[in-house]
Amino acid sequence: MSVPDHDTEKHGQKRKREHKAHAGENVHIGDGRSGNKKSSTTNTASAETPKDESKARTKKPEFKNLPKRQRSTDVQRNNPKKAAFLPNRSLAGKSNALLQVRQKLPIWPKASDIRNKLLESDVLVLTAETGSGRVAVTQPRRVAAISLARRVSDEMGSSLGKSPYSKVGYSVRFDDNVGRDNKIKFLTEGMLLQEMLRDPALTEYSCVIVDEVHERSVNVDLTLGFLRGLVTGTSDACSKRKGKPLKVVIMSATADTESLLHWFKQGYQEAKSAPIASAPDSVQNSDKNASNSSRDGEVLEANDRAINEDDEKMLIKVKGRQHTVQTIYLTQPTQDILEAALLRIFEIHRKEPMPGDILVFLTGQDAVTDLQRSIEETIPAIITLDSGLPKLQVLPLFAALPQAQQQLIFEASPPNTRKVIIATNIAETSITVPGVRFVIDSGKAKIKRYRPTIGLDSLLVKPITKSSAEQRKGRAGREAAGKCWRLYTSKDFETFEKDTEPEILRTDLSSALLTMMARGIDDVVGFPLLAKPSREAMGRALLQLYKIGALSDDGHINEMGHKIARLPLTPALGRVIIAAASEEMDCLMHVIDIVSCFSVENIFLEIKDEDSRPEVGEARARLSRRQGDHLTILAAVQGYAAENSDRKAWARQHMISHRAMQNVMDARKQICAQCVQAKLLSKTTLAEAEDREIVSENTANNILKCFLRGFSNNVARLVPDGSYRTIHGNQLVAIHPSSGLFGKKVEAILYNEFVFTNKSYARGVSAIQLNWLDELISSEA
DNA sequence: GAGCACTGC
Repeated sequence: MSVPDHDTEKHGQKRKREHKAHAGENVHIGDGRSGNKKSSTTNTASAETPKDESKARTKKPEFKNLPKRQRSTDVQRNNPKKAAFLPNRSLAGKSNALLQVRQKLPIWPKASDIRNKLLESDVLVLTAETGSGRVAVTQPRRVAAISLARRVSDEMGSSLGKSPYSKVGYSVRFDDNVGRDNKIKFLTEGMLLQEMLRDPALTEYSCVIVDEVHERSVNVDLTLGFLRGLVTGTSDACSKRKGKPLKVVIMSATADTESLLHWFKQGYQEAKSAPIASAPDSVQNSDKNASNSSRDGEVLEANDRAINEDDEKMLIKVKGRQHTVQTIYLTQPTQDILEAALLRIFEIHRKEPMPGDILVFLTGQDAVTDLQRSIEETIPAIITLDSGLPKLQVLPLFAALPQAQQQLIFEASPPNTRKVIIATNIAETSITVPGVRFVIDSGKAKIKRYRPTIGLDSLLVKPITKSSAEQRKGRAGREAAGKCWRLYTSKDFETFEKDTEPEILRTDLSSALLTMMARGIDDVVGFPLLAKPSREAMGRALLQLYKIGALSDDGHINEMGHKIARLPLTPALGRVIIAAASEEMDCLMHVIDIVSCFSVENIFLEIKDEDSRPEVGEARARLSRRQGDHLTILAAVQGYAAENSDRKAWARQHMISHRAMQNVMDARKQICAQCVQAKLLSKTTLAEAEDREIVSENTANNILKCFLRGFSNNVARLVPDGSYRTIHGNQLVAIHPSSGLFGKKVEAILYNEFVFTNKSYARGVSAIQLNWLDELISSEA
């Protein structure tokens, strides 16, 4: 769910870089928007940075002396005289203006209902259709957490973040803007899970609101599992809350509310049969049991109440505020989606009124560019037939599209022009395209699925789900009534699955299992999950964790596992970091550079034939390393980091994504900081690391040997017919054409990913020596 | 000869 209209423009990755700018802007929101900082004595309290705090307070003793509750904007609304010397008149005005908007939201009449139900029950499932506004705490994406925090902060007449008296803050990766006085903290699910490492009982919170549950990311499923344990009293961590109750609100656009409730009730039922959480093998046993038994009666009573509670008392439904969208199906199925889309686009263009842009959902980048070409080729013929038609502007939209081109969809089109946006799934959740009244839905999307038996991801075109189809259709009704053409029959629609399969059922579980174990879950198989992965997938992940040394022989997490879990990386990449920090390998700074790249999007931009300048080819060639992609990436990061005058120009010159590189730099800084904290890296090494020497042959080998530690499954050897086959499983793999080793024959390869698209590809590939594998085995023995 | 979309103190 999201806040209405203008604030819901989740611009996706393009806004990543703006976080800091926005955070800064919001610290100064009071004076920035009113434009009268000097003349006003009333707006400084929240406008000052923390170092000016004392100054701000001495200026306004009358404010400081007010009872804290009266500093709220309610006072400003109810008592204009007092409001005169309260901070941020502009914020109050903004809050008042927003209040009128809020009162029109579909959720507004339900406010007291929500409060009452929360008094009666500790669990509340709230379902609301997209378009009804509400407050949330956890969000699946960073941009959403930040923009919602800003919006709610405005509604409350507060400033945002760290400044004194701010009621709202947010915490996302690379950007922590949480103040001591914050009453509401917006954060990503990943961040909440990360907080649970040091505070598994979430003692900081009395209420956790989980938004966008219908998206069913791995992180949301894990979050719900931990919350169920805390709220029913089955979690070992419960005693740490010292009887402080926890309220949980679950918000979802489409999730199956009955099964959500049933799952929570099942937790209460289990808690009833085993009220005291299983004793951990720690020294805190006695202390824990004491505080637990003191709560037994209370917990049991609450659990009984929850089990017997009428479902209706734990559930609220809010009607949406979408405009109506008419659905039009094909009467006959089509074999050629692109042809069908092309016909529909021109039909809409001829028959439907202006304004009204068209949004087309296709499967991938190829299909998007193909359709774009077809439209542009067809335009001249259409204009010859009807010269009076408005113009058509075709805009592609997919994640890998450069920043500036993605931005075009937000710009006003020239007069008398209709936009046609041809998009992948990015427009379904991540980016809201404005101005759309007509949607064309291919009914297909690419879905990534992990195959545990062969340790391979596949990325294949599949029919979408009913909820996905509804989401796509809804994109036509955000601003006015619209129409949605589905390029499939209504009979086809009925064959679609209801909801998209939860990510946890189609992903490598090693990261999720390590997340559980590091937060005190001994029995990962018994951990409450809304969807249970197969035993095979669990087994494969446990074996994988054992192979990298994160588990001891008895299957419990060991010290290495705890170290790996603290790093914001996959377990495999975390293991590589640990290996690189060893005295023997001694290449941590280099490895951090490479790992940082693997943890963000592709840094290399595609060099297109038509615009390729010879100097770009040469610049790229200078970065290229014969050992393969790992060392080439290292050369790119080092080259970028060493550029002190104009990194953007350097990136352009090498056809490397400046935005991706900024993310790499952020990740690198974060990983370095964590390595210092984990004592894997000394501060002096970190400080000296800026003068990077040329990577010697020996260091290069050590770097690859470190990667072998985390990726020993991802090795293939050259076989006599010239192809590569994996060491484990003898699977055929081809080197991906994006790799520097594409077309080369070496003894053996080590790769970062193994993905099946139209065949099995290894991506992020380097050459290794087979005898390194023997070294690896003997050093482990 | 090729890249659905997210995310992490």
